[in-house]
Amino acid sequence: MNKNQSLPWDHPRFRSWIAVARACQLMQQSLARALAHLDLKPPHLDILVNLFRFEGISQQELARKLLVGRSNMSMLLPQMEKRGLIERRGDRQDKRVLRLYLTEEGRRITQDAMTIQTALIDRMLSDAPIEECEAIAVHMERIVGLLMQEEREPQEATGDQ
Amino acid sequence: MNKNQSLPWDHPRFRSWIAVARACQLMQQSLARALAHLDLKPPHLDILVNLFRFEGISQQELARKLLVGRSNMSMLLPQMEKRGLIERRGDRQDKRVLRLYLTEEGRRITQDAMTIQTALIDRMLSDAPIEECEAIAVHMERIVGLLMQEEREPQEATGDQ
DNA sequence: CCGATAATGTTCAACTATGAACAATAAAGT
DNA sequence: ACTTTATTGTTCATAGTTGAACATTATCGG
Repeated sequence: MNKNQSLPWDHPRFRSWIAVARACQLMQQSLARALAHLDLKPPHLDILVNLFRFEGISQQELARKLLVGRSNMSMLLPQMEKRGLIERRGDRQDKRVLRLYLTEEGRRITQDAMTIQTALIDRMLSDAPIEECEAIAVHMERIVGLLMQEEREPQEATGDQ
Repeated sequence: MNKNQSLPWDHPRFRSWIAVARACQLMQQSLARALAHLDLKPPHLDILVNLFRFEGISQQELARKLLVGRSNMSMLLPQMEKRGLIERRGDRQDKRVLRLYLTEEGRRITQDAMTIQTALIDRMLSDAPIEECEAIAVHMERIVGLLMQEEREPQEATGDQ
């Protein structure tokens, strides 16, 4: 059970993932600073980007895409609506759902923010060849797929005794 | 300033990074579930792993390694000490610092938890060849280096007007 | 030696995110 | 038609994280 001798840091995949996690954490912090002058935080940007891409989505669908609880959306979205970045219109087919749209102001700010985010990412990955980036993307998307599938099925296959 | 036509999702590095961020988020959640039966959460594990590796470190050094504020350590560490996982002894050369050590119990739990974490990482990266993992690690560690350096120097080079 | 500056750890108020409980609506089963 | 079950969004209590202010101790400059 405990392979006492082989410490994790000698394990290439472990080291690799720790580096990934640390890079993510720092990118988040750096993005937060870069976005501060727009009075946006990373969660807001995530919302805006998804609305930019998938206009008319519902709050629930948005929460699923962002991997957060829907109560989170219920907190953030009304405040972004008051700020004039987004608009929430009730679906008339299904009176439960609220469909989300960017305002013109929201679209402008989103583009500014995406420019900043893209510049940051670009700068950080500048020495990674495109094909290597794509390879990384493939691995990560596979992980996302696996974990989202496991989330639905309660069977854990790890060392869970 | 706004290259309006090229949307970010056509940008390979952007797509790549989004995938990395999502994978990280899901890994965190999955790790939290896998660790639940030890009554540990990812932040606790991060602390334990670092103490396992760097015994006798101070709270401040630990906070730096974990990329969190030291107030965070001041919240978590006393509670872990009460639980008997760690021990805090004052440095007698410098009466300000508290040096951190694992107890025997803490060491055992840490090993159990690391086994779980390693298994999860391994399973997720199972189809990534070792050399590819190492390549990823190199990129990510470079990013960490760049961002930690920028954190110290207030000069931002991005689209920050 | 002494005053200024810096570093460590703690406390506290503010903010964020979460899951459970709930009301309203829809869909399914009978 | 009607009861049951599921889904959407909201509210609320809880927990986690942060930065600022603070006390204590070190370090540096004179």
